[in-house]
Amino acid sequence: MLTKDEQIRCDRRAHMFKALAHPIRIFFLEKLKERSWCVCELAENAGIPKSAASKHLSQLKEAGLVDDCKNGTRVEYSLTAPCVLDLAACADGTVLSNRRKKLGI
Amino acid sequence: MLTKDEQIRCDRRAHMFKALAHPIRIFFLEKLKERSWCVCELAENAGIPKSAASKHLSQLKEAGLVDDCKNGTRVEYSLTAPCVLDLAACADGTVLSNRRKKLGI
DNA sequence: TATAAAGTTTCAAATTTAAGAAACTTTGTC
DNA sequence: GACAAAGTTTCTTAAATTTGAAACTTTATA
Repeated sequence: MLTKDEQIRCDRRAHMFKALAHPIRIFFLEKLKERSWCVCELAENAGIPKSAASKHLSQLKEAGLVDDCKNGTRVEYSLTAPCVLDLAACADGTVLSNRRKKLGI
Repeated sequence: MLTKDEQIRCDRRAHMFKALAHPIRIFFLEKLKERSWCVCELAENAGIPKSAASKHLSQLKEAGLVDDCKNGTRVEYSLTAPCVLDLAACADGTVLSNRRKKLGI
């Protein structure tokens, strides 16, 4: 059976991955790799209302993946863990090549 | 706006992270880092019914993170992308230390 | 002060996901 | 053939997510 520590660690990691489990949030993180952006810019780039963008960003913030900084009426979001995206690229590559190998492509 | 390619890439990555976004599935992947296990062993270790374990494993398989191999009445699952878990550990560490820094712990 | 811009929060509706139980397959053994 | 073990699938219910619209804050400016 799982120990208490194992359970806590699995919960924490699953929680982090849940924050990453949405295309819009992946897109935001990739944009934030370039530089900081405010909510309205990200919303426009993604083609979604700013209320939705705000909610996605607050999920990323809650997970510790981004940080925010007020600047006038704007709120600038920035990446706190760039390695997470390198992870995404690497994992994506590995998984993709596995699937291709399997499908014989 | 997002290009079609960006959209596809974001969808694919989000899909992979969705497969990782459950504590049981993280636990299974960590167990599979040791060696292959069959469904009933994983189910028992996690303390869940085998039908649930089977469903979680098929999600991991569909995402290309594990592979299966029939052996008598058993189905052995194995890890296809061990790097995903190393990266999980790394990201987890980074995010954790960010949050600690922020909370001043 | 009045107005506009940027963000957040709230609300209800729609969609997705997870869970357990039961039925069903397949494989191996008596 | 009968039976048991291991897995998968199906079904229903419960819970969590996502969505857009609208209301509401806060800050800057005419």
